[in-house]
Amino acid sequence: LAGVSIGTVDRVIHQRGQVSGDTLKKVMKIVEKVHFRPDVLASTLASKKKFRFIILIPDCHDDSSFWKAPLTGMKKAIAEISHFGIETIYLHFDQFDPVSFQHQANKAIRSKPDGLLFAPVQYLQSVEFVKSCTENNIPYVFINSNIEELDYLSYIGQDSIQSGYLAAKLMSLGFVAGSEILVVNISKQIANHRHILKRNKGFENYFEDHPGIDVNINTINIENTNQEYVDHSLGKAFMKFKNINGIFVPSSRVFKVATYLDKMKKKIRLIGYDLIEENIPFLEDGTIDFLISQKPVEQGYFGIMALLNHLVLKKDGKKNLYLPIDIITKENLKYYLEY
Amino acid sequence: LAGVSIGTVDRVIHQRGQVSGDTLKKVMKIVEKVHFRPDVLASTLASKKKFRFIILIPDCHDDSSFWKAPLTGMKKAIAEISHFGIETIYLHFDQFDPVSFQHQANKAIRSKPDGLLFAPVQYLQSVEFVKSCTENNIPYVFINSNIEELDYLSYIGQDSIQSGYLAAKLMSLGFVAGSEILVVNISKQIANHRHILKRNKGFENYFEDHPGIDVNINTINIENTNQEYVDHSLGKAFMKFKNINGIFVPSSRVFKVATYLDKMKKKIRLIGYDLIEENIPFLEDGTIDFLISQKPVEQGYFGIMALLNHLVLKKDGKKNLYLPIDIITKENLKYYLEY
DNA sequence: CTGAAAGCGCTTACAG
DNA sequence: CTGAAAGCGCTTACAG
Repeated sequence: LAGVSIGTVDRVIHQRGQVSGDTLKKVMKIVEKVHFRPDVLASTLASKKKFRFIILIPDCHDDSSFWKAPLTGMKKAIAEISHFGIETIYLHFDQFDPVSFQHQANKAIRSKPDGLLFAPVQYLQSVEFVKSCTENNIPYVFINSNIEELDYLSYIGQDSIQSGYLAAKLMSLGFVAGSEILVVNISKQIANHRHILKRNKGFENYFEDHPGIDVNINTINIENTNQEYVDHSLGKAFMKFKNINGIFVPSSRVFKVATYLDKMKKKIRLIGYDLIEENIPFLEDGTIDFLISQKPVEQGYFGIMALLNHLVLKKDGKKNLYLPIDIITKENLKYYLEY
Repeated sequence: LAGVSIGTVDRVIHQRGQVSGDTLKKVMKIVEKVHFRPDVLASTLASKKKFRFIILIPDCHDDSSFWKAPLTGMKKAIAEISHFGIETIYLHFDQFDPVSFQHQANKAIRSKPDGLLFAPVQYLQSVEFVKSCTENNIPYVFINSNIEELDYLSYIGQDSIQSGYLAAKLMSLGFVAGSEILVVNISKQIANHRHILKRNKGFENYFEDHPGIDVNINTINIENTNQEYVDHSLGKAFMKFKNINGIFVPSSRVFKVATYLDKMKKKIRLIGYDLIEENIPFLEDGTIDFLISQKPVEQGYFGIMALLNHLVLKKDGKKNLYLPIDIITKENLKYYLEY
């Protein structure tokens, strides 16, 4: 249409330069007019370019199996897009160990990936790492946790504050006046785990917004995650607060509290996070009443897709993808597991 | 590797015949050995074949806007796979009118589609229609409702019985003894809408399984969906049952009951189905406590993908895809809307 | 700055 | 029954 060769059209489409101003304008005009979009199939077939994605997330075998799920979602996505010729490298780190993180982060940079999928769970270390990504021109997608002030390509995860707010609503359903609630933070690094703090905040906000609900909230921090220590700490709390009608655990480690309650034969409303395998039996037997789910599989899936869209298909989606906050009970558990 | 031409390899890969037994075996052996899988990209690029999908679902502008959502999901899927050269034709029918359905169903057959995405909401008519699909060799995917005994390619939707069961659990949270519950079926064709009956069943099952909960369930059927008639019927019910503490509406028409309750300034626990626009303001203002969602967008999305996988990519997924039963409240509404 | 040519991994007539 | 050739819509050197 423009009276130029297909090679020239290719140069303007991909802004590879070496085109005279006149030709450039002429071609661009026609591209606009006929809404020309290059065929992705033909393009990736002809292009010899291979992409390398690096996935930098916590270990799947620490004291909670949470990180298995995002991995499942990533593998699903990678299988679907296998024909685009993408190489993926997984790098896992200990989420409580900055040294382990830095080691893997350096590896990531050295492999010169085209894109990075990254869970920035350690705040300070993540900020530092991301600097060298920017220096090396490596675009990165955040999943699970967000650091708003950085220049990430996309964030995929939950609104943590709102999830705590929801938990409070579920906690308060049919509650009797004068009830006491125990909030149990179980984490080695509570100050560094910002999303846990946000969940606490949301939980408290709810009761501030609903002063009519007559409850008393007591919070304890358990900084050692092993079961004996948790049992001991809970025992002390029950001595101190006599009238506990509900427990909120703002992390996937709710199964540790469930283990204690089961042992003590206490039936108290219990709400926690995440459909990890350790929590399932307690949801089934009624020890845990509600689990709030972060859609971890989708986090992984859409994380990979965000990289694909940016690097391969050249079309970006939403910058922040807030996933729905799923409520899981004994009664709807089954189909969340199968899906 | 087999010492034959690429044309011959193509013949055995796609079982197009015209290959001698010896060559066939030789090639198949090597295909196995090297795990040869034809490149989908190159394949669809070279193939001039275009696919035609027909989408046969109810109108989006009847007395509930439910069917907009699956349409959204379908369009999302179609946009993603646009490079595969697929033509889509939408045929809508009035879900309460068998004649309208048959008219569109005939059109569907006449357009000789390669695949059909279909919501079999009218039981008898659907069974009849599907027969001619089979005669014409048209594979079909069910969404939203299932007819188990037919030979569908895939079903994508919810376990209706279990969703009613879950609704009952939510209804009973913190309920006082001696409560009365009203179940309100609003449908012109309750007997033909099997999934509504299944939801009723599940709801009742829960209380049978939990005899400790002291409630009384009363069911009314409202066969005319206009608001005045609904108001009138509810008025009568409230005269008859004095102690109603909860209302369950096993369909998206829960907003009609909410409208009545608002008008009468009654605050009663209200549970219904589907995040349709008519229900949203009532969830926000607290008139509706819980909505059970069927993931309608996903129904449409995965419906299209099931056809793509079967016809284009030649790899089938699960036959029955039961979607999770989402619980939606005022507090987690926002991110279900955005997602 | 521009065009012609080869090639990506397939499919599809066509000739024998 | 089998192979050679053209072509799908691009990208990528290469020559000028």
